[in-house]
Amino acid sequence: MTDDDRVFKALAAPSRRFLLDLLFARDGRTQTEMESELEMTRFGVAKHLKVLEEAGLVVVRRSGREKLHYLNPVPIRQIHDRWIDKYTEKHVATLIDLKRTLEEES
Amino acid sequence: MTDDDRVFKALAAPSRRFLLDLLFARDGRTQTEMESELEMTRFGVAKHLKVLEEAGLVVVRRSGREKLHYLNPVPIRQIHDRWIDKYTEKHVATLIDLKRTLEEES
DNA sequence: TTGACACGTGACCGAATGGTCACCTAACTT
DNA sequence: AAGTTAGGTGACCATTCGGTCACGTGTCAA
Repeated sequence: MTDDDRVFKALAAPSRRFLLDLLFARDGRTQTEMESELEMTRFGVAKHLKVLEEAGLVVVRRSGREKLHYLNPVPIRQIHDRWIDKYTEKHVATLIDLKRTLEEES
Repeated sequence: MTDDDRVFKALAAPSRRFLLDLLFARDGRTQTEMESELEMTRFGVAKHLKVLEEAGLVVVRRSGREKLHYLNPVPIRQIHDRWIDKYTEKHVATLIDLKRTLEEES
């Protein structure tokens, strides 16, 4: 399994994306803290966090018996750079801002 | 199935990422043209292109009996924006440039 | 109009995936 | 020391997924 395969496979599950959302909102959470946010047993959460960690999307820091989780934005940015070049980036960013503005007005 | 689920599922398969790579290198290809680049029957390629199209990652234009495929960068950018805020973006971009520079020197 | 060509559909199969559970280790608390 | 808390492991099962195949539709060229 290649590195990028691990990243994309990790992102393929809604539960794992939700975990990333949680960490994006606030970093440094423990597994137990995140368990309460998912409708799933702790085993499921543990499994998902392991997949995210092995993909490098989440990095961990041990503190006693706790394991603190942090979001790593680097792989996400690399996905972006794979299919969006510098030139296109400007146009797309503008387009999305415009779309957001229109949606807010309606 | 939600929109974003379709996008991430579409990106989860290596064959489909390869198809996006082909379209990133050069847009407007037909299905038949791309078949020769994959070690797979045309049915597989057709199926993958359909998944990419339904995810909005690829948009098509019909021309007679041919179907021309174009890469749509918008969903990719939205992935980026979901987990990378404006502030972090600068740091990450710098970090990746630095990493690339170091790898080129070695 | 006949045949070749580009593409679509639905069924099918082996492999991988999401989630659960029984059981386990390590660290903190009192 | 004993109980509690945070987390890890390997087996298991239902479902999904990647890829193939037989067959069908519409378009172009001679």
